Amino acid sequence: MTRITIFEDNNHLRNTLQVLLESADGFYCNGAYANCNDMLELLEENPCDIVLMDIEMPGLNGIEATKLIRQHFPGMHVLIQTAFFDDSYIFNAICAGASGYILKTTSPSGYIDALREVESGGSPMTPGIARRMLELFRVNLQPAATTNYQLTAREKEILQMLVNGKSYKMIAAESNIATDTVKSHIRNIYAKLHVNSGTEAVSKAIRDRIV
Amino acid sequence: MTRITIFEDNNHLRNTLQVLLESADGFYCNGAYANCNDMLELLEENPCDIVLMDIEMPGLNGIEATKLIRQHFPGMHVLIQTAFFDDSYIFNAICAGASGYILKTTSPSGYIDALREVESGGSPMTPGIARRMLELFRVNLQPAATTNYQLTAREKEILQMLVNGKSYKMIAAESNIATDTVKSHIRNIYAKLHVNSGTEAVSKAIRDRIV
DNA sequence: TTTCTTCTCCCCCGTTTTCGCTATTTGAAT
DNA sequence: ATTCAAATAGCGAAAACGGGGGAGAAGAAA
Repeated sequence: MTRITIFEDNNHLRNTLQVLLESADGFYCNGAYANCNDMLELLEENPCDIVLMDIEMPGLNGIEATKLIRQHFPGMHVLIQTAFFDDSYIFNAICAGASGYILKTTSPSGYIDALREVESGGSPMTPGIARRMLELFRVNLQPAATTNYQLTAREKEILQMLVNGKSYKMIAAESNIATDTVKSHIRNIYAKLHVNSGTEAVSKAIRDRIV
Repeated sequence: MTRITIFEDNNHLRNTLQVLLESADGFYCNGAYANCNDMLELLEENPCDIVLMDIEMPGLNGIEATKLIRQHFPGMHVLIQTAFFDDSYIFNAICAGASGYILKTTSPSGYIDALREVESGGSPMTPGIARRMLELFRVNLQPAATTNYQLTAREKEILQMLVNGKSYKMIAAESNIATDTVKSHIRNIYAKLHVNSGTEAVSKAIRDRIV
């Protein structure tokens, strides 16, 4: 039997889920709580295999709770369920160590399927969530390369030093050129990047992965 | 009717999929090819809504093909199907712009479900693949987050604006405070971040994901 | 009540940066 | 041989920034 513990503040949904689990083959609900206040103690005394976790809850939210669970019980899986479709939720839930992410609009049989998938080492995910995750993945990891600012090697060097927080003087010293030359280069860099301050240039350089 | 084009080098599977699509409500297979050699021309003459793409193929592989499709036909979706469970495949397929990723062990009805999900804007994914993707996400994106600079909410706001390239004056105007106040905040931010210039602060803020 | 933090604002002063414009040298390409 | 891009360097003025100090109001915490 796979032991499931529920954390969900909506009484009706929590009860529904509990009943659903009792009626499902191979699952057993060994706890259903409205908040995560004594979560670690509860799970310590009464461990489970999968935690079904809501995100929006009074007190400790589901994402922080997930982090704690993963820290204290590395073998325990957390299946996130939420009503909302929010990128920062998705992002943070993933980083917190969730094993799956489903919407509350999922059907009862969908819940059971999802739990079975988690049990067998998969990560069930509502396809709409999966789409958002793919986009997040692309946005955050893609080597960019689309934008080409035509910076020369020297300009990239100097931009790099600017990103590292060096002043004109320091750049000049390290590169063995006059500060006025650094000034010239930086002027050209700004023009190519279409910015007009060091902070903007640094921001763009990092975001567009020029450095 | 949703138009599907298949690229799959295994003759048996390709024919099976074609038959499956013909028998499914709402789908129509308008092409099934064993390789991607003349892919762009074929899709140009005979466009479709979703491409069902194998990864392992002689000649142009499915990932490179996906990139090309996304470049030339941005509205076209690509659903990847593969026999293998390889991290670099998953990673590259996502970056190439795939709209979903399923294993060939998927059942016929699973294929149809997946295509419907793609059509309605989701990204179907075999749960095992999703698990690998979550791990890739965590490994690649989770930076540290250990560092806590104890910035107040106001300070984070102002740091955010600094990162966006705003000058003291602009920040003051947008926040309805005096520029001297902005200066005070920034002074405090610099102290907490242990930096002493805007460029350094921006660099640190982005790298440590404060913003 | 007192203390502490946060947010707000002000002063002074020196440094740094940004933006004009100009100009020489060098090496590569035509 | 000429043209061109890139790197180098300079000057001057206006604007922005950084560091030092102090200080009041609001609100939370002790």
